[in-house]
Amino acid sequence: MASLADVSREAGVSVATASRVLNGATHPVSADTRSRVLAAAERLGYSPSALAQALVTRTSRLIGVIVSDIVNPYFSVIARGVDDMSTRAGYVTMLSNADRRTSSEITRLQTMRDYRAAGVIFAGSGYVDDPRTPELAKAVAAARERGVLSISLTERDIDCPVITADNRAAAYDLTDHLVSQGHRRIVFVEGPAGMVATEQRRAGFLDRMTEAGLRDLAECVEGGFDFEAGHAAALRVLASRDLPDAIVAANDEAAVGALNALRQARIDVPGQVSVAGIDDLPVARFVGLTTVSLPLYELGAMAARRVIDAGTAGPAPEPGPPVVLPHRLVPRETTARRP
Amino acid sequence: MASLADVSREAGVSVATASRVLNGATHPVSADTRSRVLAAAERLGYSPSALAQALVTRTSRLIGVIVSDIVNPYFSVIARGVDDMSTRAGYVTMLSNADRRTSSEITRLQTMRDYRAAGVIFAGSGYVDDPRTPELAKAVAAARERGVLSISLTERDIDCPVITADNRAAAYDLTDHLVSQGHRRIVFVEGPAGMVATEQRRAGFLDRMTEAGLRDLAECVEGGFDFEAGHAAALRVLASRDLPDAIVAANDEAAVGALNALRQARIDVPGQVSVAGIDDLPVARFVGLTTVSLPLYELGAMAARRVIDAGTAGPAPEPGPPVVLPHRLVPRETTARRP
DNA sequence: ACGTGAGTGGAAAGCGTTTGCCGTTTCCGC
DNA sequence: GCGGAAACGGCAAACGCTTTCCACTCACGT
Repeated sequence: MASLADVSREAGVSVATASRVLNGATHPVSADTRSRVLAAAERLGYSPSALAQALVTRTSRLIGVIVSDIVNPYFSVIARGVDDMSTRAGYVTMLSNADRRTSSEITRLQTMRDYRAAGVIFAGSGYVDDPRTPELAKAVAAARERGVLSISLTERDIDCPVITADNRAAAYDLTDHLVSQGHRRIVFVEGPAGMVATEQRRAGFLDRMTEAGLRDLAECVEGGFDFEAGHAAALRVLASRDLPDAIVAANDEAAVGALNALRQARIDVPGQVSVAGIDDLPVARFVGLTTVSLPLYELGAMAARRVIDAGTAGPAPEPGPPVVLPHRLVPRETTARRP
Repeated sequence: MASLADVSREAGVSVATASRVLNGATHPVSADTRSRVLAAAERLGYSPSALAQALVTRTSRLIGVIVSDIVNPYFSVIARGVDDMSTRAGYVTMLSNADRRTSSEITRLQTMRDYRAAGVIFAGSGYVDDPRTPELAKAVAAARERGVLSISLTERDIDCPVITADNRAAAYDLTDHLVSQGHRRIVFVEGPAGMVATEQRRAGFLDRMTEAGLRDLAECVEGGFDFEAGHAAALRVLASRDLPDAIVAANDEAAVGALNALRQARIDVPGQVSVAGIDDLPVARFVGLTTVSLPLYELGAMAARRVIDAGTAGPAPEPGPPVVLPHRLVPRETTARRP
């Protein structure tokens, strides 16, 4: 557990000098001294205390990411993006699950702030008219004062950079695909009530349907972002009337749930009904689900990159318009041209 | 960004006193002083620098978890267990992906050690005869010297507490289920070559088959832990000879892959062939896969708990035998009695 | 000879805590 | 009333680093 003092003693120099050679300061150091210090550090197996460094420099190489639930692949892909970028730059990732509770997001942010994280990335979508958002916004501002840069991966009423995907456009493009395949009666399985992402995706669906003059044939049913919700929604669709041409779920997991319900009911997909989702999670590939690929990994990576850059390049021009990363339609086997 | 000094000034006491009231030290403080400090802290919105605290106490409230890939549900469930427990105790989780590279595990451990993490949890299984394991062991020892407690979730040649599940028994029990359903010709789709978990699961399978006098009908085929591997393996099984009674995959993901291949080939599961996996990941429930539920969440939670307890209860009796958490057979719809 | 300045190295001031060690009081028991 | 122990509060020393400021040594030009 050699400290810098140990190294400097071993090398016969002051801690100042040791520090300078060990972290490439601008201050000149003779080649001889330098190598003596390096040798001493090597001999002692020295590695600096990140804590002490962080304390004195008032910023750490810690990057926090606050997700709703890391078990949800949507978030784990984002987290992976963050971690890959962090690791590459010598940072380490702090992870926290907030279970979609804004209050938890606040607490976690504060904890990370107390560790002087260089940045905190908010991966979860917020709620529409969430009464707690102002509180979060205040916490974000307070954190910024301590030097932690917050970044949101969805648009929220927080004053911080946004790096995001276009949910509305994703749903729009997906719907467009279905429409262009000749489908007319399409039901949309909504996401969890009140979430911003839910609204956006629904809007994209409705917009395209309206443009296609199919507004009357468009139907939105209650759903959720999980398997069960999609399953239940499909069951309800099955029970209520004759089959629609297609079912668009608010995300892949719900789509897979719907798919299962349909297949259990011996409905041929895509023969009788087409099914599609949004996100392009790993599971979508497994089941051949048509979906829209969202740049989840890239979102995480880019957010981390931004935090890192802000650290090295000084307090950058913070605000700036939201960065929107491109999505991409991925047609697979659960959709087909309408007979 | 009020510091303790600010609080003490505001309250008209020394930082020592302020510190004492703010962290319930044993040192007595008058009620009056106490409330003055508390009020000052409140007024200033004080919150301690976790860094400074960690620096002086030589231990942080940071718990690291090193996984192979957080996108893999096996690991994200473990991470979730860790984080839930950590959060509850006021700790924060550091996450790192090592992609099964022992060298990465070493680097990540060192980084976490430099932050004086209270503990680091190794979630990934090691390789048989991995030449780098001794290096890892050394790093673990070095970390322990700095006060960081390592815990492994699989048996490895590292000197640290082990909290694990019994892979061999899990495979054994699963095979037993199949055997008791009358299946005789069973093929086992192995995990990635060289991994300890792979060996253990294969052994469990083989043990039960041997006991049942079915050793000759048992067949192990190359596979992997992912969808594609299971898919490919099933294809090979399909091509080579007449159908086996059942296919046991080394894990759920591979099982789902196999399942897909079978269904695409119009093989009825479980009518003609039974299929089962190990892990009980969320996806298993989706597809109704018979599997063995491993206490992944609990493993993570218990490991975190142990780290936390070690912190409060002093350097506990480290060694102790491996703790083995129970698994549970979960029969679902992909297995059935042999016709 | 003598200022000048680049090249080098060190002393020391923090960063924000915790805590051991000491003074004061204050309070009891006798 | 007196001795001694609590009770209470402060000083200051760490913890391990970064960085400012200063001092010194040489070449160098004049």
